[in-house]
Amino acid sequence: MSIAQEKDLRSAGGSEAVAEGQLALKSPRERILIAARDLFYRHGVHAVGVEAIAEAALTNKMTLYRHFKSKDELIVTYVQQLANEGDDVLNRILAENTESPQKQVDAWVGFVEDVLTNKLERGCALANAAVELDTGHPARAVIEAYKQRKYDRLVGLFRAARYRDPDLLADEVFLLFEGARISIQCGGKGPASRVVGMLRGLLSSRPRLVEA
Amino acid sequence: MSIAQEKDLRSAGGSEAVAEGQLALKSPRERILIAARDLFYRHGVHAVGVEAIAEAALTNKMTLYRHFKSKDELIVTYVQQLANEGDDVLNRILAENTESPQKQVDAWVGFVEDVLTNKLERGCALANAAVELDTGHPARAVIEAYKQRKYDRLVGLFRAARYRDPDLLADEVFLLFEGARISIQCGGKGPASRVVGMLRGLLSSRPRLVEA
DNA sequence: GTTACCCGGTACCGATCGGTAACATACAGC
DNA sequence: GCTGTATGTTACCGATCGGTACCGGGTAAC
Repeated sequence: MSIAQEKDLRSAGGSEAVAEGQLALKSPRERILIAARDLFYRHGVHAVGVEAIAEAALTNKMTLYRHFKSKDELIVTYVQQLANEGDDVLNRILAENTESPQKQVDAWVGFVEDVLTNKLERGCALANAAVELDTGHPARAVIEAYKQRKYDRLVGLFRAARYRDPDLLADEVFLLFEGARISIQCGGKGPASRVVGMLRGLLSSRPRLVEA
Repeated sequence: MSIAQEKDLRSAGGSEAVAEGQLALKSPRERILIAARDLFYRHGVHAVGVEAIAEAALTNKMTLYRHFKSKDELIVTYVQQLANEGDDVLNRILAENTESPQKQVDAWVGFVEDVLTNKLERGCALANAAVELDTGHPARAVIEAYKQRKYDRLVGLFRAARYRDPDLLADEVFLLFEGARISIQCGGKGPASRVVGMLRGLLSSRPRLVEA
């Protein structure tokens, strides 16, 4: 119930946040964002203090406040970074499978499988942050915009793959994915572990506008 | 970003946690649990201090600590209470629709609809708590047991309704429901608002062992 | 060399955190 | 009456919270 033991990355043992090698040669700002990302995700934005972040980043609180004018701004940057990387992942999946939209769909399902079988998975970091943040927090707008964007891109992908009712299909796929991620940390590993098979069955049995 | 304004239930305006009438004539322990439930759900277990809970319960910190030996124990009781009520709701739905398992299924979907259209919905309180709590927290075991129980009972319900592959169906329904609840607070209201229709379609089109 | 800038270290601020000691009050049972 | 129990009130504890002032050292530009 305390994270005091892992404040120092140089401490022995395998429980430190991120390998020290990842932090070397990087700017303080980058180190802070790496540390914040790890600690925020593992313990939640409210359970982690700025001092713990600074020490995990091998720096101190003053340097942190030179780059972020408040903890809330650091949270917004953390969330913004996650959203950007989420967009980038989808961009890469689409760019690497330009042969056909179906290939893109398959590649995306493979990505979903990777995410859900990751042993460190503790749910969607953005959804977790949204749970902890009050409705008025500026980071909420970033999260909501990202989720909306993700849903819209799923619809577009399914439309390109010529599925009938692409938005209904996107609804299902989107909710199944989100449900699986939140269920993982609620112990309901059973349902979540079978979601990839469900997605594949769903996507292969759905009617298309044209058949192969 | 502060909840200081609503510490006092007697303050004017409509933003107070629970109506004062609900608290009158109840024991301090009950009032504390009512207040904790409201504040924990609205702001998260880490964002609410024990003093705020005590004041919202029209009592004080000492009385709180006479009934709960720590904040963590209060959190466990809060979670336990939610789990018990979740069980009771399902019990009631089943007991009120003994004519046929299909009636029970329909009634459960109606309940899901009520939950998802509640304007105050901020996701599943148990899932939200799990997001905020570290893996070792005693409340986690309560949450995980409840979610497992809920899934198992869904399987049993679908089996009684003579669906083919009741556990696969329960997987889908469970994850869709969980996904919808978490998506509501991420702004993805679109997918969540259509999940009830999806559930009804899913449950009516699934193959049965016997047809009517 | 000097200037300017970035960073690390320390000490500190007021506020709040979870939790407790001590005392006063009210009310039950008998 | 008295006594015991439950509650309310106040003040307080050490620790930590988010955030800042100040100083000193390293380093690159010129």
